Amino acid sequence: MTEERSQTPRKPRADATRNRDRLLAAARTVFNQGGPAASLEAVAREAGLGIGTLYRHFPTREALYEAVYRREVDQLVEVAARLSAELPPTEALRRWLAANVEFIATKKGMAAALAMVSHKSSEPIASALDRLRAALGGLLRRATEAGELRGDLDPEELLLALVGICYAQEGPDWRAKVLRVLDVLIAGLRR
Amino acid sequence: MTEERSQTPRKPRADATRNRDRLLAAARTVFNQGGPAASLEAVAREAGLGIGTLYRHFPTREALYEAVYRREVDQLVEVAARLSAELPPTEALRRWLAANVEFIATKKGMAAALAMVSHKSSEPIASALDRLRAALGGLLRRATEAGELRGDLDPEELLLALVGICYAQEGPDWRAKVLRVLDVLIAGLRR
DNA sequence: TTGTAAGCGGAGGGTGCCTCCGTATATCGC
DNA sequence: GCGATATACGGAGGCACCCTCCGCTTACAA
Repeated sequence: MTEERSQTPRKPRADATRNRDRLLAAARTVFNQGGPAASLEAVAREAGLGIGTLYRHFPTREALYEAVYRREVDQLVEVAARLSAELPPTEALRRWLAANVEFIATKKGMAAALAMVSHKSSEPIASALDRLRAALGGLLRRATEAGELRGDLDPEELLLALVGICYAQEGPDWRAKVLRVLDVLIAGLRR
Repeated sequence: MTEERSQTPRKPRADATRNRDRLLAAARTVFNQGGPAASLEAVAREAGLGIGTLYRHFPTREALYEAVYRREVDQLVEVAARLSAELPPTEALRRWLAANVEFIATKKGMAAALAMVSHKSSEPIASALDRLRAALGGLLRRATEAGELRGDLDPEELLLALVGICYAQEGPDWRAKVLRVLDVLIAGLRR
Protein backbone atom coordinates (compact mmCIF):
# COMPACT_ATOMS: atom_id res chain seq x y z
CA MET A 1 0.00 0.00 0.00
CA THR A 2 2.68 2.50 -0.89
CA GLU A 3 0.25 4.53 -3.03
CA GLU A 4 -3.18 5.81 -2.25
CA ARG A 5 -5.54 3.82 -4.39
CA SER A 6 -8.81 5.54 -3.71
CA GLN A 7 -9.96 5.41 -7.34
CA THR A 8 -6.66 5.32 -9.18
CA PRO A 9 -5.33 1.81 -9.45
CA ARG A 10 -2.25 2.75 -11.48
CA LYS A 11 -0.31 5.71 -12.63
CA PRO A 12 -0.59 6.34 -16.37
CA ARG A 13 1.81 4.52 -18.61
CA ALA A 14 4.91 6.34 -19.77
CA ASP A 15 4.07 6.04 -23.46
CA ALA A 16 0.62 7.45 -22.78
CA THR A 17 1.87 10.66 -21.21
CA ARG A 18 4.55 11.01 -23.85
CA ASN A 19 2.02 10.66 -26.63
CA ARG A 20 -0.33 13.07 -24.94
CA ASP A 21 2.41 15.68 -24.94
CA ARG A 22 3.22 15.00 -28.55
CA LEU A 23 -0.40 15.44 -29.50
CA LEU A 24 -0.63 18.73 -27.66
CA ALA A 25 2.47 20.07 -29.35
CA ALA A 26 1.22 18.95 -32.73
CA ALA A 27 -2.19 20.49 -32.08
CA ARG A 28 -0.61 23.80 -31.19
CA THR A 29 1.34 23.78 -34.43
CA VAL A 30 -1.52 22.71 -36.63
CA PHE A 31 -4.12 25.01 -35.08
CA ASN A 32 -1.81 27.98 -35.29
CA GLN A 33 -1.25 27.33 -38.97
CA GLY A 34 -4.56 26.12 -40.28
CA GLY A 35 -6.95 27.72 -37.82
CA PRO A 36 -9.13 25.93 -35.33
CA ALA A 37 -11.06 24.08 -38.01
CA ALA A 38 -7.94 22.21 -39.06
CA SER A 39 -8.21 18.49 -39.51
CA LEU A 40 -7.69 16.31 -36.48
CA GLU A 41 -6.14 13.69 -38.69
CA ALA A 42 -3.54 16.30 -39.61
CA VAL A 43 -2.82 16.73 -35.91
CA ALA A 44 -2.35 12.99 -35.50
CA ARG A 45 -0.09 12.88 -38.55
CA GLU A 46 1.97 15.80 -37.27
CA ALA A 47 2.38 13.96 -33.99
CA GLY A 48 3.35 10.78 -35.80
CA LEU A 49 0.56 8.89 -34.08
CA GLY A 50 -2.57 7.08 -35.10
CA ILE A 51 -5.89 8.84 -35.25
CA GLY A 52 -7.26 6.39 -32.72
CA THR A 53 -4.68 7.50 -30.19
CA LEU A 54 -5.69 11.10 -30.61
CA TYR A 55 -9.32 10.27 -30.02
CA ARG A 56 -8.55 8.21 -26.94
CA HIS A 57 -6.72 11.08 -25.33
CA PHE A 58 -9.11 13.79 -26.50
CA PRO A 59 -12.53 12.35 -27.20
CA THR A 60 -13.80 15.55 -28.80
CA ARG A 61 -12.36 18.48 -30.66
CA GLU A 62 -13.33 20.69 -27.74
CA ALA A 63 -11.37 18.57 -25.29
CA LEU A 64 -8.31 19.15 -27.40
CA TYR A 65 -8.91 22.91 -27.53
CA GLU A 66 -9.35 22.93 -23.80
CA ALA A 67 -6.05 21.16 -23.22
CA VAL A 68 -4.19 23.31 -25.73
CA TYR A 69 -5.38 26.63 -24.38
CA ARG A 70 -5.61 25.87 -20.68
CA ARG A 71 -2.23 27.43 -20.00
CA GLU A 72 -3.19 30.64 -21.78
CA VAL A 73 -6.41 30.91 -19.84
CA ASP A 74 -4.55 30.43 -16.59
CA GLN A 75 -2.16 33.22 -17.49
CA LEU A 76 -5.00 35.58 -18.31
CA VAL A 77 -6.60 34.93 -14.96
CA GLU A 78 -3.34 35.70 -13.19
CA VAL A 79 -2.84 38.88 -15.18
CA ALA A 80 -6.26 40.07 -14.06
CA ALA A 81 -5.30 39.71 -10.43
CA ARG A 82 -2.00 41.51 -10.92
CA LEU A 83 -3.48 44.41 -12.85
CA SER A 84 -6.22 44.78 -10.33
CA ALA A 85 -3.68 45.12 -7.55
CA GLU A 86 -1.43 47.56 -9.33
CA LEU A 87 -3.60 49.97 -11.31
CA PRO A 88 -6.65 52.18 -10.89
CA PRO A 89 -9.84 50.27 -11.73
CA THR A 90 -10.73 51.45 -15.20
CA GLU A 91 -7.17 51.39 -16.40
CA ALA A 92 -6.81 47.86 -15.07
CA LEU A 93 -9.91 46.87 -17.00
CA ARG A 94 -8.64 48.44 -20.17
CA ARG A 95 -5.28 46.76 -19.87
CA TRP A 96 -6.79 43.37 -19.20
CA LEU A 97 -9.09 43.52 -22.17
CA ALA A 98 -6.15 44.64 -24.29
CA ALA A 99 -4.18 41.71 -22.94
CA ASN A 100 -6.98 39.48 -24.11
CA VAL A 101 -6.63 40.89 -27.58
CA GLU A 102 -2.93 40.26 -27.42
CA PHE A 103 -3.41 36.66 -26.41
CA ILE A 104 -5.98 36.13 -29.07
CA ALA A 105 -3.56 37.64 -31.57
CA THR A 106 -1.20 34.74 -31.16
CA LYS A 107 -3.80 32.12 -30.32
CA LYS A 108 -6.49 32.93 -32.82
CA GLY A 109 -7.87 29.45 -32.32
CA MET A 110 -8.84 30.27 -28.77
CA ALA A 111 -11.25 32.92 -29.91
CA ALA A 112 -13.06 30.48 -32.12
CA ALA A 113 -13.07 27.92 -29.36
CA LEU A 114 -14.63 30.41 -26.95
CA ALA A 115 -17.09 31.60 -29.54
CA MET A 116 -18.05 28.00 -29.99
CA VAL A 117 -19.09 27.75 -26.37
CA SER A 118 -22.19 29.72 -27.01
CA HIS A 119 -23.25 27.72 -30.03
CA LYS A 120 -22.92 24.19 -28.74
CA SER A 121 -22.10 24.40 -25.08
CA SER A 122 -19.19 22.18 -24.22
CA GLU A 123 -18.27 21.35 -20.64
CA PRO A 124 -14.51 21.90 -20.47
CA ILE A 125 -14.45 25.07 -22.52
CA ALA A 126 -17.38 26.45 -20.64
CA SER A 127 -15.25 26.21 -17.51
CA ALA A 128 -12.48 28.18 -19.19
CA LEU A 129 -15.05 30.81 -20.02
CA ASP A 130 -16.23 30.71 -16.43
CA ARG A 131 -12.81 31.51 -15.08
CA LEU A 132 -12.28 34.33 -17.51
CA ARG A 133 -15.70 35.70 -16.70
CA ALA A 134 -14.86 35.62 -13.01
CA ALA A 135 -11.59 37.46 -13.61
CA LEU A 136 -13.31 40.12 -15.68
CA GLY A 137 -16.13 40.29 -13.16
CA GLY A 138 -13.65 41.24 -10.47
CA LEU A 139 -12.18 44.03 -12.57
CA LEU A 140 -15.60 45.34 -13.50
CA ARG A 141 -16.95 45.26 -9.96
CA ARG A 142 -13.97 47.13 -8.64
CA ALA A 143 -14.35 49.86 -11.27
CA THR A 144 -18.07 50.09 -10.64
CA GLU A 145 -17.68 50.34 -6.88
CA ALA A 146 -15.12 53.07 -7.37
CA GLY A 147 -17.87 54.94 -9.18
CA GLU A 148 -15.93 55.08 -12.41
CA LEU A 149 -18.13 52.86 -14.54
CA ARG A 150 -21.80 52.16 -14.92
CA GLY A 151 -22.59 48.71 -13.63
CA ASP A 152 -25.20 47.49 -16.04
CA LEU A 153 -23.09 45.29 -18.25
CA ASP A 154 -22.60 41.64 -17.47
CA PRO A 155 -18.98 40.44 -17.61
CA GLU A 156 -19.89 37.58 -19.90
CA GLU A 157 -21.58 39.92 -22.34
CA LEU A 158 -18.50 42.08 -22.46
CA LEU A 159 -16.11 39.18 -22.80
CA LEU A 160 -18.05 37.49 -25.57
CA ALA A 161 -18.43 40.81 -27.30
CA LEU A 162 -14.68 41.21 -27.28
CA VAL A 163 -14.18 37.70 -28.60
CA GLY A 164 -16.70 38.34 -31.33
CA ILE A 165 -15.05 41.61 -32.28
CA CYS A 166 -11.69 39.92 -32.57
CA TYR A 167 -13.19 37.09 -34.52
CA ALA A 168 -14.88 39.25 -37.10
CA GLN A 169 -12.14 41.79 -37.56
CA GLU A 170 -9.32 40.70 -39.82
CA GLY A 171 -6.61 41.99 -42.07
CA PRO A 172 -3.03 42.97 -41.28
CA ASP A 173 -3.93 45.76 -38.86
CA TRP A 174 -6.85 44.05 -37.17
CA ARG A 175 -5.41 44.49 -33.70
CA ALA A 176 -5.39 48.27 -34.06
CA LYS A 177 -9.00 48.15 -35.18
CA VAL A 178 -10.04 46.01 -32.26
CA LEU A 179 -8.27 48.30 -29.83
CA ARG A 180 -10.10 51.30 -31.29
CA VAL A 181 -13.43 49.60 -30.87
CA LEU A 182 -12.39 48.59 -27.39
CA ASP A 183 -11.66 52.22 -26.53
CA VAL A 184 -15.12 53.16 -27.68
CA LEU A 185 -16.61 50.40 -25.57
CA ILE A 186 -14.79 51.53 -22.46
CA ALA A 187 -15.70 55.15 -23.09
CA GLY A 188 -19.28 53.97 -23.26
CA LEU A 189 -18.92 52.21 -19.95
CA ARG A 190 -17.88 55.40 -18.17
CA ARG A 191 -20.35 57.02 -15.87
CA MET B 1 -33.71 40.97 -84.15
CA THR B 2 -36.43 41.27 -81.53
CA GLU B 3 -33.92 40.81 -78.68
CA GLU B 4 -30.62 42.50 -78.03
CA ARG B 5 -27.99 39.85 -78.45
CA SER B 6 -24.84 41.66 -77.49
CA GLN B 7 -23.35 38.70 -75.62
CA THR B 8 -26.49 36.74 -74.82
CA PRO B 9 -27.36 34.38 -77.63
CA ARG B 10 -30.38 32.91 -75.87
CA LYS B 11 -32.53 33.54 -72.90
CA PRO B 12 -32.05 31.00 -70.10
CA ARG B 13 -34.08 27.85 -70.30
CA ALA B 14 -37.29 27.67 -68.30
CA ASP B 15 -36.22 24.67 -66.26
CA ALA B 16 -32.99 26.43 -65.36
CA THR B 17 -34.67 29.46 -63.81
CA ARG B 18 -37.22 27.26 -62.08
CA ASN B 19 -34.50 25.14 -60.55
CA ARG B 20 -32.55 28.18 -59.51
CA ASP B 21 -35.55 29.41 -57.57
CA ARG B 22 -36.06 26.03 -55.98
CA LEU B 23 -32.46 25.96 -54.89
CA LEU B 24 -32.70 29.40 -53.33
CA ALA B 25 -35.83 28.48 -51.40
CA ALA B 26 -34.25 25.25 -50.23
CA ALA B 27 -31.08 27.07 -49.20
CA ARG B 28 -33.08 29.56 -47.15
CA THR B 29 -34.79 26.72 -45.34
CA VAL B 30 -31.69 24.66 -44.74
CA PHE B 31 -29.47 27.55 -43.69
CA ASN B 32 -32.08 28.85 -41.28
CA GLN B 33 -32.33 25.46 -39.65
CA GLY B 34 -28.85 24.08 -39.68
CA GLY B 35 -26.80 27.25 -39.73
CA PRO B 36 -24.58 28.46 -42.53
CA ALA B 37 -22.29 25.46 -42.29
CA ALA B 38 -25.12 23.16 -43.35
CA SER B 39 -24.41 20.65 -46.06
CA LEU B 40 -24.88 21.76 -49.64
CA GLU B 41 -26.00 18.26 -50.50
CA ALA B 42 -28.79 18.75 -47.99
CA VAL B 43 -29.80 21.88 -49.89
CA ALA B 44 -29.89 19.96 -53.16
CA ARG B 45 -31.92 17.18 -51.54
CA GLU B 46 -34.36 19.69 -50.06
CA ALA B 47 -34.77 21.17 -53.52
CA GLY B 48 -35.28 17.74 -55.04
CA LEU B 49 -32.39 18.32 -57.43
CA GLY B 50 -29.01 16.79 -58.09
CA ILE B 51 -25.90 18.13 -56.43
CA GLY B 52 -24.44 18.87 -59.84
CA THR B 53 -27.30 21.23 -60.59
CA LEU B 54 -26.65 23.14 -57.41
CA TYR B 55 -22.98 23.55 -58.23
CA ARG B 56 -23.72 24.69 -61.78
CA HIS B 57 -25.97 27.46 -60.54
CA PHE B 58 -23.82 28.42 -57.55
CA PRO B 59 -20.21 27.42 -58.10
CA THR B 60 -19.22 28.17 -54.51
CA ARG B 61 -20.86 28.25 -51.14
CA GLU B 62 -20.31 32.00 -51.04
CA ALA B 63 -22.18 32.49 -54.30
CA LEU B 64 -25.15 30.76 -52.74
CA TYR B 65 -24.97 32.93 -49.61
CA GLU B 66 -24.76 35.99 -51.78
CA ALA B 67 -27.88 35.03 -53.71
CA VAL B 68 -29.80 34.04 -50.59
CA TYR B 69 -29.07 37.20 -48.65
CA ARG B 70 -29.00 39.77 -51.41
CA ARG B 71 -32.57 40.82 -50.76
CA GLU B 72 -31.92 41.31 -47.05
CA VAL B 73 -28.87 43.43 -47.73
CA ASP B 74 -30.86 45.58 -50.13
CA GLN B 75 -33.51 46.15 -47.52
CA LEU B 76 -30.97 47.18 -44.92
CA VAL B 77 -29.50 49.71 -47.28
CA GLU B 78 -32.94 51.20 -47.91
CA VAL B 79 -33.70 51.33 -44.21
CA ALA B 80 -30.53 53.35 -43.66
CA ALA B 81 -31.67 55.95 -46.15
CA ARG B 82 -35.12 56.19 -44.63
CA LEU B 83 -33.91 56.46 -41.03
CA SER B 84 -31.39 59.06 -42.04
CA ALA B 85 -34.13 61.18 -43.56
CA GLU B 86 -36.55 60.87 -40.67
CA LEU B 87 -34.58 60.90 -37.45
CA PRO B 88 -31.86 62.87 -35.69
CA PRO B 89 -28.42 61.52 -36.54
CA THR B 90 -27.47 59.51 -33.50
CA GLU B 91 -30.91 58.05 -33.08
CA ALA B 92 -30.89 57.04 -36.73
CA LEU B 93 -27.59 55.33 -36.19
CA ARG B 94 -28.85 53.50 -33.15
CA ARG B 95 -31.97 52.35 -34.92
CA TRP B 96 -30.10 51.14 -37.96
CA LEU B 97 -27.65 49.10 -35.93
CA ALA B 98 -30.57 47.67 -33.98
CA ALA B 99 -32.24 46.83 -37.28
CA ASN B 100 -29.11 44.96 -38.22
CA VAL B 101 -29.41 42.92 -35.06
CA GLU B 102 -33.01 42.23 -35.91
CA PHE B 103 -32.16 41.03 -39.38
CA ILE B 104 -29.38 38.91 -38.08
CA ALA B 105 -31.79 37.45 -35.58
CA THR B 106 -33.79 35.83 -38.33
CA LYS B 107 -30.93 35.36 -40.76
CA LYS B 108 -28.22 34.13 -38.48
CA GLY B 109 -26.45 32.71 -41.47
CA MET B 110 -25.84 36.15 -42.87
CA ALA B 111 -23.71 37.08 -39.90
CA ALA B 112 -21.47 34.12 -40.44
CA ALA B 113 -21.33 34.86 -44.13
CA LEU B 114 -20.24 38.42 -43.45
CA ALA B 115 -17.77 37.34 -40.81
CA MET B 116 -16.38 35.00 -43.37
CA VAL B 117 -15.53 37.88 -45.65
CA SER B 118 -12.65 38.89 -43.49
CA HIS B 119 -11.17 35.44 -43.26
CA LYS B 120 -11.14 34.39 -46.87
CA SER B 121 -12.18 37.34 -48.94
CA SER B 122 -14.89 36.42 -51.39
CA GLU B 123 -15.92 38.74 -54.20
CA PRO B 124 -19.72 38.76 -54.11
CA ILE B 125 -20.04 38.89 -50.34
CA ALA B 126 -17.43 41.56 -50.14
CA SER B 127 -19.70 43.71 -52.29
CA ALA B 128 -22.57 43.16 -49.88
CA LEU B 129 -20.30 44.28 -47.10
CA ASP B 130 -19.35 47.29 -49.20
CA ARG B 131 -22.90 48.44 -49.57
CA LEU B 132 -23.65 48.01 -45.89
CA ARG B 133 -20.47 49.87 -45.02
CA ALA B 134 -21.52 52.71 -47.29
CA ALA B 135 -24.95 52.87 -45.68
CA LEU B 136 -23.46 52.93 -42.22
CA GLY B 137 -20.84 55.42 -43.35
CA GLY B 138 -23.59 57.84 -44.32
CA LEU B 139 -25.26 57.56 -40.94
CA LEU B 140 -21.99 57.99 -39.11
CA ARG B 141 -20.86 60.97 -41.13
CA ARG B 142 -24.12 62.73 -40.61
CA ALA B 143 -23.94 62.23 -36.85
CA THR B 144 -20.33 63.34 -36.79
CA GLU B 145 -20.96 66.46 -38.79
CA ALA B 146 -23.82 67.32 -36.46
CA GLY B 147 -21.22 67.28 -33.72
CA GLU B 148 -22.96 64.49 -31.85
CA LEU B 149 -20.36 61.77 -32.25
CA ARG B 150 -16.63 61.52 -32.37
CA GLY B 151 -15.48 60.69 -35.84
CA ASP B 152 -12.59 58.37 -35.26
CA LEU B 153 -14.29 55.06 -35.90
CA ASP B 154 -14.36 53.52 -39.33
CA PRO B 155 -17.78 52.25 -40.45
CA GLU B 156 -16.38 48.87 -41.36
CA GLU B 157 -14.84 48.48 -37.93
CA LEU B 158 -18.15 49.22 -36.32
CA LEU B 159 -20.13 46.97 -38.62
CA LEU B 160 -17.83 44.01 -38.23
CA ALA B 161 -17.76 44.57 -34.51
CA LEU B 162 -21.52 44.32 -34.46
CA VAL B 163 -21.48 41.19 -36.54
CA GLY B 164 -18.90 39.68 -34.25
CA ILE B 165 -20.88 40.58 -31.17
CA CYS B 166 -23.98 38.94 -32.59
CA TYR B 167 -22.00 35.94 -33.64
CA ALA B 168 -20.44 35.30 -30.26
CA GLN B 169 -23.46 36.05 -28.13
CA GLU B 170 -25.98 33.25 -27.90
CA GLY B 171 -28.68 31.80 -25.72
CA PRO B 172 -32.38 32.56 -25.60
CA ASP B 173 -31.98 36.25 -24.68
CA TRP B 174 -29.00 36.98 -26.89
CA ARG B 175 -30.69 39.87 -28.64
CA ALA B 176 -31.17 41.75 -25.38
CA LYS B 177 -27.51 41.22 -24.58
CA VAL B 178 -26.40 42.49 -27.95
CA LEU B 179 -28.60 45.55 -27.64
CA ARG B 180 -27.09 46.33 -24.23
CA VAL B 181 -23.58 46.10 -25.65
CA LEU B 182 -24.70 48.22 -28.57
CA ASP B 183 -25.94 50.89 -26.19
CA VAL B 184 -22.56 50.96 -24.51
CA LEU B 185 -20.88 51.25 -27.88
CA ILE B 186 -23.01 54.19 -28.91
CA ALA B 187 -22.53 55.87 -25.57
CA GLY B 188 -18.82 55.52 -26.18
CA LEU B 189 -19.18 57.13 -29.57
CA ARG B 190 -20.72 60.27 -28.10
CA ARG B 191 -18.62 63.36 -27.98
C1' DT C 1 9.66 -13.42 -15.57
C1' DT C 2 5.25 -13.22 -16.77
C1' DG C 3 0.14 -12.05 -16.75
C1' DT C 4 -2.58 -8.43 -17.79
C1' DA C 5 -4.50 -3.89 -17.82
C1' DA C 6 -3.48 -0.01 -20.50
C1' DG C 7 -2.38 1.75 -24.70
C1' DC C 8 -1.74 1.75 -29.78
C1' DG C 9 -2.97 2.01 -34.70
C1' DG C 10 -5.60 1.95 -38.58
C1' DA C 11 -9.34 -0.23 -41.16
C1' DG C 12 -13.95 0.83 -42.05
C1' DG C 13 -18.48 2.98 -42.52
C1' DG C 14 -20.50 7.34 -42.82
C1' DT C 15 -20.78 12.16 -44.61
C1' DG C 16 -19.57 16.08 -47.31
C1' DC C 17 -17.00 18.50 -51.10
C1' DC C 18 -16.53 19.20 -55.84
C1' DT C 19 -15.80 17.53 -60.82
C1' DC C 20 -16.90 15.40 -64.87
C1' DC C 21 -19.51 13.51 -68.41
C1' DG C 22 -23.27 10.72 -70.44
C1' DT C 23 -28.15 11.62 -70.94
C1' DA C 24 -32.27 14.43 -71.50
C1' DT C 25 -34.81 18.44 -73.24
C1' DA C 26 -36.11 23.36 -74.20
C1' DT C 27 -35.45 26.45 -77.72
C1' DC C 28 -34.88 28.06 -82.41
C1' DG C 29 -34.65 28.08 -87.44
C1' DC C 30 -36.97 26.04 -90.92
C1' DG D 1 -44.68 20.83 -86.44
C1' DC D 2 -39.83 19.04 -86.72
C1' DG D 3 -35.30 18.12 -86.18
C1' DA D 4 -30.63 20.01 -84.55
C1' DT D 5 -28.15 21.58 -80.97
C1' DA D 6 -26.98 24.43 -77.23
C1' DT D 7 -28.28 24.07 -72.43
C1' DA D 8 -29.23 21.90 -68.53
C1' DC D 9 -29.67 17.79 -65.53
C1' DG D 10 -28.16 14.02 -62.38
C1' DG D 11 -25.31 11.36 -59.92
C1' DA D 12 -21.22 8.44 -59.89
C1' DG D 13 -16.62 8.85 -58.37
C1' DG D 14 -12.37 10.42 -56.14
C1' DC D 15 -10.87 12.66 -52.22
C1' DA D 16 -10.76 14.27 -47.33
C1' DC D 17 -12.45 14.15 -42.88
C1' DC D 18 -15.09 12.34 -38.84
C1' DC D 19 -15.38 8.99 -35.39
C1' DT D 20 -15.69 3.98 -33.72
C1' DC D 21 -14.20 -0.40 -32.92
C1' DC D 22 -11.20 -4.07 -32.04
C1' DG D 23 -7.08 -7.06 -32.59
C1' DC D 24 -2.28 -6.43 -31.54
C1' DT D 25 1.47 -4.58 -28.54
C1' DT D 26 3.72 -3.14 -24.38
C1' DA D 27 4.77 -1.13 -19.90
C1' DC D 28 4.01 -2.13 -15.32
C1' DA D 29 3.48 -4.76 -11.06
C1' DA D 30 3.75 -8.88 -8.58
